[in-house]
Amino acid sequence: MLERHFAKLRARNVLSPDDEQTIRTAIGEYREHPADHVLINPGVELTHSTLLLDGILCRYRDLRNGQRQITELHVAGDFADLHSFTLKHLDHSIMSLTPCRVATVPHDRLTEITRQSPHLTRLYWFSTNLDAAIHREWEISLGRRSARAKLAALICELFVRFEIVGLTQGLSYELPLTQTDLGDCTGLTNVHVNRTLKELRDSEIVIFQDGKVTILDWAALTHAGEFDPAYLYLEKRDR
Amino acid sequence: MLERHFAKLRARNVLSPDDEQTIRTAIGEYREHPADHVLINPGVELTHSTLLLDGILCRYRDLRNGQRQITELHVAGDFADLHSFTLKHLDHSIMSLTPCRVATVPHDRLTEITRQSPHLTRLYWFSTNLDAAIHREWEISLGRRSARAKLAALICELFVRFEIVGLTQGLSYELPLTQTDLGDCTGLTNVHVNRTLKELRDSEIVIFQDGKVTILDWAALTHAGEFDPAYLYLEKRDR
DNA sequence: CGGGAAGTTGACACTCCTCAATCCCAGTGG
DNA sequence: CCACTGGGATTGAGGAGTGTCAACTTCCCG
Repeated sequence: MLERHFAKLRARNVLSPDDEQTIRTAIGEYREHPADHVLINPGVELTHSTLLLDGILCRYRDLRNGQRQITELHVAGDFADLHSFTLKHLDHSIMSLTPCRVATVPHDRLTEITRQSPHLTRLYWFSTNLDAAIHREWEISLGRRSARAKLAALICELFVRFEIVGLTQGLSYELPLTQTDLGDCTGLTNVHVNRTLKELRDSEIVIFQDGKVTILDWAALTHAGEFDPAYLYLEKRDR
Repeated sequence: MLERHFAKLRARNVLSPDDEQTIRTAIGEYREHPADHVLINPGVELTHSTLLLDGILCRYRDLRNGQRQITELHVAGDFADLHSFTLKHLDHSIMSLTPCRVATVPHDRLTEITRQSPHLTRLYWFSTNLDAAIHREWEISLGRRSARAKLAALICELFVRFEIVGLTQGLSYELPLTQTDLGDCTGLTNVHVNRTLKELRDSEIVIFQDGKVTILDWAALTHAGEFDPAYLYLEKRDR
């Protein structure tokens, strides 16, 4: 069950059997959620964090005029709200975009980890810093990139993140999101996402269809999105 | 020297005299930098973090076409790159926008803190999570807000952050940035920043002039920027 | 006195949004 | 078996917001 989480950690950190065991015992319970289900609301006091085992979650906020901005997507193996451990409540919502399986981790046990395991503490600290790095990359997309580059960059990022946890098949992966979801990630309207995806498809760079991404030309895609995976910190080392 | 840093921490955490003493002894050396000086380049291995004592720093990245996106501004009392402790190198640059005084904190001593002081560890972990919350808020601005709302939100955020460390005078504060800098924060051009600031000035909401912000109508400003300080986590509690 | 950086303003272009119609397809119920 | 429904995708036409380019001003500083 936790294999994808371990895979994610191992891609960046040295993970000892002891660490793994500590993580296993930190798990509270397992839960399932349907698609489009709000797991966490802003401002609500939280006593556990949520580890995503399968499916796609997102962090988002709704605006006054009804618009929505997704600030991060979560794939299997990610903690969706490890930051709630120190924040105690969130400034955004978390919802499922597909059916999801999750595990909960009580904050008490995380506190225990900060007392007993400095190494694992730094490793989870790193993990929240990685979320921040993803936020920064999205700021760059949102602030300065064209619609085409925004979508290309997003598709590249997700390819790499899915690959780490073994969820790619060759140059393609399942991405059962709507075009509106993609627009909420990139600050675009669903209409413009549609046009831009068509353009990427017509240029034979990438196809997004039937909830599946198929990359036809990785070099062209990374170039279009000005994608450099450095911000994903894919170096396995002691943290 | 560290008073502003302590003020920032105390606004959100319970800080014991012991904690303060530990922080004091963690400081390496003090340095000064002129304006427009790059302190940290992406990819360079880092062995210490930088605590800003005075001035304004920013995290930013340059794009292929020469554009720049600033992903966060740092005010006195902030760690500019506490995240480099677990990341080891950064995915972005850090530069001074004004002359700055900083203190360095060797990563060795932070490692020591994770071994000896679980409480202080959580507190600094919180601090990087706060940076991430600011990143999220900027994503929302960059993705979904109008030029007017973006600038209003930024001005609100900085007012609150400066106030915490005692750098406001009534409803105004020093902000010696150029309109191009503000554009790099908000994803706008300097020309459009200029027009939008004029509009905010003409509506008698806020004046940005001669490196100084003067808020004329706080209610109108927060409304224009859809500003809710929840993401700044201004509750003093045990973390 | 000259030069450069920052601010200001105008004219025009372009990206992306808005609104609206149509299509497609899976699920549902008669 | 098939009409009906609803969500998502697609396409077109026109408009709004922001960018681009360029000129000019102001001010500081050497």
